[in-house]
Amino acid sequence: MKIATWNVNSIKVRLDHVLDWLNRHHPTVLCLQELKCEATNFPLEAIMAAGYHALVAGQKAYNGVALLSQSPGVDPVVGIPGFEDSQQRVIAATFGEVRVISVYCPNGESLTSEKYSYKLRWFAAFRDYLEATLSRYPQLVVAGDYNVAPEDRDVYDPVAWKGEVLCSDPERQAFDALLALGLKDSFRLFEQADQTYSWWHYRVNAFKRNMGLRIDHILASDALVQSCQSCVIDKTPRALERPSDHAPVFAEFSESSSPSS
DNA sequence: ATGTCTCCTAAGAGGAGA
Repeated sequence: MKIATWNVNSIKVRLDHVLDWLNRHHPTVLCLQELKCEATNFPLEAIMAAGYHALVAGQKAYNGVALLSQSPGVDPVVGIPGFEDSQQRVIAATFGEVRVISVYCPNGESLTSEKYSYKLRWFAAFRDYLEATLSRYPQLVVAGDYNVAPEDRDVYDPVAWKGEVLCSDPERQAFDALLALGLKDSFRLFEQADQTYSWWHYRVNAFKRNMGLRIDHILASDALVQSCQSCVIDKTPRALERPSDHAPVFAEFSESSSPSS
């Protein structure tokens, strides 16, 4: 089972990149973020023609998440139940034995912004949602754009970024609080090259200079960790014409060792 | 290095968001 995540920064603009990537890598589930379109405008026919089902939570212009999958998802849930939010950031469904959540965490803008306090409130609600989800679905994967670089080694210039949004202590603590529920950052289960990032600013030639941050993550519950075979960031699509500012991340899980039933 | 990309409104460029 291969589970991937990709912030596409507009599914309309990035459709060809996504179709090409599906065709190349055949993920079991691809979690998308920043669709930037309403569900009715989602390019469902093209996705289905590529052999994928889609569950979509969209809105006009901003945010928006989806789950693309080879088999239809079961028991979909949109948003964080009990947390009023007009922004479409979360969608969950079950694939086989595994619950998968596609998530687009708030950016926060800056430490003094109202968006930053919203980000921290949102993370607290998301933590509670994951706690409840884990008790019902021990085999859980939470994949998406977290807008948090968890450690200094996830930042190209940690001195310059110290305390800045995406790297501040409260954000890192909010991220660590998710891990404390019994989730692991699958990327760190394996040896990785230094200075591997998932996001590079569009400006200043940041990608070519590898001025990046690792803010896109695939968290796996403790019940799934032993079956995780790999976690890789694919920088290839970031080098294409008209790229998203994010690269896809994907993790592979073996099917065998599920202790269910 | 107020730089880049994508969306919106609204009929031009400018603002929001990232």
